[in-house]
Amino acid sequence: KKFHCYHFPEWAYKTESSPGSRQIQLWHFILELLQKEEFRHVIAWQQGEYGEFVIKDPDEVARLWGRRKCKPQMNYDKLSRALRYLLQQEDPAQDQGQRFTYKFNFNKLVMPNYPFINIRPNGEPGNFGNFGFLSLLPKIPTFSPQKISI
DNA sequence: TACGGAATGA
DNA sequence: TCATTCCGTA
Repeated sequence: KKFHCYHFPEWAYKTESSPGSRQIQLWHFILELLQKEEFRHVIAWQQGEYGEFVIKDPDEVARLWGRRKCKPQMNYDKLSRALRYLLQQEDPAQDQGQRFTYKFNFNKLVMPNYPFINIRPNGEPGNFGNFGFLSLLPKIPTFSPQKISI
């Protein structure tokens, strides 16, 4: 059985603030999915709260994440553990919301990686409240799937 | 099923 | 550091 996954070159996600890992980071991957219409049935922004999104198809998100990281054994149990670490990291006191609903402050995540993007507080028109920064993020290159035996 | 500690990896 | 893996607990 072949496991199809994507391999990305190191430079694709090279950032200043992550000296150890040069791999794609989970928050970036989540953002990528959220930006694309085709994944609207898998993961989508929640109306209202800033930075809040729902995972509608946990298994599919895990599958896509595993494919991207070349981790055939990835599942939602492991993915959600990583998400919980992210939530703790930015707001330890955050209420665990509804099932499959997460709220990230993407400003805080984007800022250290892309300091050239001007950031203002939430709620003001024409700023991050509308996720205008998404168009400023580096475009993620696409590659042909790499076939890996398992 | 979801949470989170602990060990380990790259 | 940021996940990944495993697993005990509720």
